[in-house]
Amino acid sequence: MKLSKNIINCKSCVYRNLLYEMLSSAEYEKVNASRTEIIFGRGELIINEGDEINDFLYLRKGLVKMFKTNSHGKDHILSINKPGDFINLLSIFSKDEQQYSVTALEETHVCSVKLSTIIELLKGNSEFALRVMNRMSYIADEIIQKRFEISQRQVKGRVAYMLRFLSEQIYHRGDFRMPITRRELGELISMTTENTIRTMSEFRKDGIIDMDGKNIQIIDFGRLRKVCEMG
Amino acid sequence: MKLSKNIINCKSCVYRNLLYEMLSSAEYEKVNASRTEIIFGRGELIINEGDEINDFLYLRKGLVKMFKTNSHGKDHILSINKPGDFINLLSIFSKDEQQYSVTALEETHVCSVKLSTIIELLKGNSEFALRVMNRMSYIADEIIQKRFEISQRQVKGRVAYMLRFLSEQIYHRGDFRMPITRRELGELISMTTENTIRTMSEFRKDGIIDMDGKNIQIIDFGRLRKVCEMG
DNA sequence: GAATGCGTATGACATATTTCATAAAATCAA
DNA sequence: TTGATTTTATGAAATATGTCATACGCATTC
Repeated sequence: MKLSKNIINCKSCVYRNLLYEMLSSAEYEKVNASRTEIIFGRGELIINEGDEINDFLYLRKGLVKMFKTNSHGKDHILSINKPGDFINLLSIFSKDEQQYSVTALEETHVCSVKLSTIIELLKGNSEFALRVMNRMSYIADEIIQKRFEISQRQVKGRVAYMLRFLSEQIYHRGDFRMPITRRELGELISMTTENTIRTMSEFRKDGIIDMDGKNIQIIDFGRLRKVCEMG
Repeated sequence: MKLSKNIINCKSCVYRNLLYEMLSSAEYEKVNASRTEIIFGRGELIINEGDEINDFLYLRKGLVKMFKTNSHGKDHILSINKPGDFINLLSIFSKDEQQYSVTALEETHVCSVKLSTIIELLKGNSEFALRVMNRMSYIADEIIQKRFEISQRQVKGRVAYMLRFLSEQIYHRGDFRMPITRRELGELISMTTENTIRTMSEFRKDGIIDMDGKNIQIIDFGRLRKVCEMG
């Protein structure tokens, strides 16, 4: 973890329109002044469940997993997050402590703005407040919707669903490098590592995907979709 | 469904502190003027997924289930909600249509305030906006946390978890009348009706609970807790 | 280079869960 | 009240999933 040497001004940030587009120049300056950009290497812990919440965080670059560790020490991944996502927005306004842990899956740049600054802006700019609510609403819906989709499928459908998610929503292409291990994939869709591996092998034998380690290529989109829909 | 004949003023509502405590008298009046209280009988649909969102809704009395119907026509219950809960707060600020359906499990009183009134107040009162964010954050966390707890357990643990939830968080007592059928309980914890029934029969045989139809009495809290914790 | 740990892989077996069949009890509508 | 429908109930068989054992390749460390 280190501070970025190449800090971009929020005004020129591609994610500006997600949140900050309705701020005045003076307000922008407040955000910028209170902001740091931090770089995390692959595997580094960005947020630890239970940490005090002092900052508002969002992803500028990279990929992370958001997870919780249960009382038996087993991790469960709630979601994979990509640039533009706000990685602690859901907890910020009702909890003092982080409710989920977050780890970088690849080199990840996180923008951090003091929570007190954000709250000050919220109080003074209702358009900004409405935008923050919009993002909260959107994020909550996304997570709940995904858990809903996962919970009604069985293993093959779950693996197919996640492969489609990675291909269609993260990488926007049919071939990609898996950002997580098979174990983590299992933690994401609530199944064992062995079954996750087995199911992927089966997809390969059936000609639905091709694999070489972490490199995945989806060959038969139609059948992948069918397996995904059939549960 | 009918309008309440006995409308209470928000100022005297027991749930006032959840949301409205920081409104001025003039603002209160706006809420009151834009508000209707609607009574739904057991089984009546309060919100249908896909409906246009025009109102901000919350439960004053009763019990509801929030659910989604999947592409195969099977319902999945996301949560059981009780008085004081805001039953569409999560979707309100990012979607035009309801994302979930809601049905009354018993006679239920719903307060409905025009969304335009709420937004108007949000724009003029930042303390109110922060409180709404607080509630959104809290609701999202609750749902996600519960799905997390369910997903890491197997059938016995899931049933035990829900019995504890009903006993400890809804009825605050060891004996209660189940507000949902066994099929609905299954829809809530992602398992079949038969297994739900079987598991409850097993709990009875083991002396953990006693049952007579929908009447449930938890006899051995210690063992229920143990089953709940062991997955 | 050997030893270690981790991720991927696969088979065999044990267990969990669903499915299908059937039936009694409870609920609801006419 | 009757008759129809839903809910609760249980068993047996089929299927899905988890567990345990083992192996191999690869990177890291000593």
